[in-house]
Amino acid sequence: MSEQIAEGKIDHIDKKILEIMQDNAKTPYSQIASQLGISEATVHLRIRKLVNAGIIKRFQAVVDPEKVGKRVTAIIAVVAIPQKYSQVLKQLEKMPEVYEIFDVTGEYSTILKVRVKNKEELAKLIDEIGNIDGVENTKTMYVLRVIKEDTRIKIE
Amino acid sequence: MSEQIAEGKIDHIDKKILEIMQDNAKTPYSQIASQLGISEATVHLRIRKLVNAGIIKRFQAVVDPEKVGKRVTAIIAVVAIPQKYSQVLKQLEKMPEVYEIFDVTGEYSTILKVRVKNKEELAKLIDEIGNIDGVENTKTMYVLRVIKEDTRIKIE
DNA sequence: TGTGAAAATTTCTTCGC
DNA sequence: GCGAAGAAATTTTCACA
Repeated sequence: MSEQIAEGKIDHIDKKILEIMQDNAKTPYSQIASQLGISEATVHLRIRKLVNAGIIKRFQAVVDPEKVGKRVTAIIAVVAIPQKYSQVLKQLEKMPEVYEIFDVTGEYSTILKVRVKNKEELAKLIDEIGNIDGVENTKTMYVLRVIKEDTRIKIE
Repeated sequence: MSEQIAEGKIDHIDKKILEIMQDNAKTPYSQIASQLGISEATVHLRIRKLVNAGIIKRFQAVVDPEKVGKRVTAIIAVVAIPQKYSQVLKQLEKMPEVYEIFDVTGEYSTILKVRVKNKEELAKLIDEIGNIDGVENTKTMYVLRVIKEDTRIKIE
């Protein structure tokens, strides 16, 4: 049995591999190998380790939301009654329109990122969230323009 | 008539392929083919079309931010002076710690998602953003817990 | 436009260092 | 833990329905 990679125990080579694979997960191992001056087998081994260690969570085709009909994005700040907070989170988590849920400090309990087809669906969703038992109030920030949205983690 | 896929012109097969490839971009075409009752060549053709149409933006290894040392996430709401707003956006866009920038309606001009190593770096970043010429004030919501963070678009 | 099978590449495994 | 070379599998191409 080979050892798992401990927290933060990734070296310079691993970092380069992560950078390349975040940009294009279909980059041939041969290309990575020659670029980094190592063998293909090593590339394969390293990538397998990164996956096993959970550093690479999965390989994903990144889809353009607008091109598949999700034309509206919004950020919704939610205030919940503390006693019912965990129930509220469970309800929110189940909603397919809710893509991100963050428990935050400050005047709001939670910040959500939601995606829907159009304004009508957003209105419906805001209603739905407002009607969850335990939700005190919500504040919707409609996204007019996406200036930047990058899911690739910068590796230092 | 052979043509590119027009906006929203994707059929049931394409949708299934998108779902599968968002979950695991390394799924063998042979498996997709047998699952959908089509040939491998057709799977390949469809995927190429989806990429060419920009519906699939890229194939990406999804990295766990915490496992590579990005232990702190925060949502920052920014109010900017209207006259200097576009300059402010340009400055924000250049910052590597800033992963998402949304132009929004409401009392704030912009909502940011940022990722850094620790609280000290967050404090430094908030200072930096506050000092951008044109930024009136900022409000930071420190993320205590990530309840959900899914980048896979639901295909209806 | 979709198919089936061959051709070209890529990925994976084994073995020796 | 790494590299080289062969084995296995996948992706790509092509002629044809």
